[in-house]
Amino acid sequence: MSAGRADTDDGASRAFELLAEPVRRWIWQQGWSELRDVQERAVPAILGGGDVILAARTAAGKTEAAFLPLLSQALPRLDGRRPGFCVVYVSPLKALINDQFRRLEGLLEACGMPLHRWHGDVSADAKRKARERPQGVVLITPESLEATLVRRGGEAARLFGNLDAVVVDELHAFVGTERGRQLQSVLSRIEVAAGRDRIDRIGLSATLGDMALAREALRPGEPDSVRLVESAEGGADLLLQVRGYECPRRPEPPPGGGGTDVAAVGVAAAEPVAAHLFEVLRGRRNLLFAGSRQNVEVYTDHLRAMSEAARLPNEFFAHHGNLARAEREAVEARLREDGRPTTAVATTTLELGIDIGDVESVAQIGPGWSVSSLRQRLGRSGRRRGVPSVLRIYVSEDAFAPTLHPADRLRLDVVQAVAMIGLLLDRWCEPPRVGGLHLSTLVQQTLALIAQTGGLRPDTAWQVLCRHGPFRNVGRDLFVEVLRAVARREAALVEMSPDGLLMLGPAGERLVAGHDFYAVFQVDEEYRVLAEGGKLLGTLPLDSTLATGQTIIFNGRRWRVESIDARARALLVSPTNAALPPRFGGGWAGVHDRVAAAMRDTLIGAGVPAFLDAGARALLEQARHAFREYGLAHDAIVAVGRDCVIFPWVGGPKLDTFALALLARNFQASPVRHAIEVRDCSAPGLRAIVSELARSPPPDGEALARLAAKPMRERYDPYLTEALLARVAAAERLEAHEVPNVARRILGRSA
DNA sequence: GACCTGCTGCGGCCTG
Repeated sequence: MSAGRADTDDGASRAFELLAEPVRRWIWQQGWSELRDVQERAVPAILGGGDVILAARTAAGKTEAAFLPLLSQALPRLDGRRPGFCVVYVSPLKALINDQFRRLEGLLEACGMPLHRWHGDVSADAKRKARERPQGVVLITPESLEATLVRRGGEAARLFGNLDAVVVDELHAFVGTERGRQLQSVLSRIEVAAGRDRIDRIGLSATLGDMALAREALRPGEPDSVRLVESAEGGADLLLQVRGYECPRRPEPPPGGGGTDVAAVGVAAAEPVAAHLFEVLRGRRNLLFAGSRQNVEVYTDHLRAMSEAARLPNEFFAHHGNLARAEREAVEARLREDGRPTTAVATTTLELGIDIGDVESVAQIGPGWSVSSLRQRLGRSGRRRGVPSVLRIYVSEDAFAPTLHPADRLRLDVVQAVAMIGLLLDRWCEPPRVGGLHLSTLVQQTLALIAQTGGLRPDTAWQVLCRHGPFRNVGRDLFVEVLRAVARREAALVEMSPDGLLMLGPAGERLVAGHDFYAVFQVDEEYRVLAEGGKLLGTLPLDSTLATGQTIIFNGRRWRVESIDARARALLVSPTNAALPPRFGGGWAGVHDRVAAAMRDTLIGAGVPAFLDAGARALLEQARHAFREYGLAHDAIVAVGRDCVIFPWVGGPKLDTFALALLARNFQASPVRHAIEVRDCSAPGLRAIVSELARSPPPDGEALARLAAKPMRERYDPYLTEALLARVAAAERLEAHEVPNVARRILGRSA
């Protein structure tokens, strides 16, 4: 079954021979006839010591691949061992810790070693017992590790001084994120506190797009020391289909406001899709990724009503982040243990490795957000040998009309789905965006380190966090600037003691004492959107790049952003007229450059993929027709009345940056899906400026960043200065150096 | 035109 097995001449597994006796006995008891591929190869790699990444598809047995050798290593030293855990396993999800606890219980028992669960839902009593007699394996979240260091910094050496290894599950979920940076820092602080040069790290993942980045994430600064065990096993056949639907145009909102009932329109558009879903999913075990919480509710309700109408027991259940934990766990348990047909209708909640067993098919509404999420979703089906993975993507576009927005006439959802599947089949997925400064998390880590140690010299803090820790792109000068910012009277997070030690200031004391200090990621931050006279229109997520002068679409109408109060988190807007028809939404996270390029190739090409149904084929044909009609192969600028739309076919950050560069030249430019809208300008005038941008040196990224709102997007950003926030934004979210190249791309098609 | 993740210590009350 397993390709690439490292068998010895007599057929016995070499890896098996390397394992300790109790571990081998446990394997026999499981009735396993052989080790899986990733296990066979992980055993010698891990027993050899050092850092290792285990990359293998979901359900390939990665957890055992890490623990069989780690426990074998720990067993002989069990007698007379000093206190301290042998292995710390870190997971991004509490639910995953609970799954792994169930899975590892028997193995640990067979080895006569304790297994501890440690997260916010575990009783304080169980955690106290684990702390008092630290032995065996502990399954923990990054936040609980942080809390242990902050509250009991003095015990770190006793708890973690004898660790053989740290296992990081779902490594990809941490790469490039604030939370990942925190975990890197916590692991490095543990090494320092334990007086250990390094403690081996084992990273587990199914979806790593770029192994060089994954290595750097596991051991910052020393990626070459991380060995890679990539499993050859897996790769079920894939049956896939993109289904296209044309839906009646959304009604225009009545003049004078009031808005449209978006949910009702959504329900109407969902009907033909729901009918097909009901037909193919009923009676089986499936996952349906609906894209948004509202869509999850709409589709679950539809499918449930259809079951009732057909006098069948309901088998469709919702699963998203706003549902109570017990409701979600009931759906997971039904998928995992219950033989009855079940479809979970979910957001991204079921993408990570929570154990729900194998499903027969995966369906998705819309093209989704990324190729890596597509790959993650696909890994949920086709796990049994000889059974293919089944994926259906449903895409709805507005019914054709000559007045449609150019972006709608280009049928971008269908085109994006086709482009993404092409990249998926090429085995590509988005690398994480790394290289961020993560100053928000640096603020939190500085406070945590002060609390853990009781105070330290600024240079020691820099050595621990930056020079030898994960904030390697923060030099001494920048660290001093951050310290000055958080020591300001209005921040008061830190202060200097008379003997030159960094101490917590009054506000810092309060923050560290708070229950919500341990998590570094931002939650539920939104702008209030205010019209003239202070009338509240609603709220808008903070993660859309907005600048004064740009146009947003809200409550079915277009608005000009008049002013932005980042600290009060408020947008002041006024109604604006537009030649372009209104479309809902405004925020657009953007795709990767390579997806945008693949979309352009799809529009230029003539081939029709076999996985398109008749509806999707028709939509692709319309899209290619519109692409030719606009002359987009030669000219990236389309004039619409008094406005223009630019299609540069670049990813989100370049699109945002280029819109800001135009805004800096007094154009009213706003990024929209895959395009930039520019109000009140002529195509020749716009072309002249783009050509100037192509000839000029790149604009200053920090100056562009200052034009955009939302500098306060991360948790500790409010304590930083405007200058530091612009530096973070320029480094993490903009690509100013690419502006001349993007301009040339636009003009290249004008030539 | 998204979505998701996480959390201590202590005082006071109740039950066996």
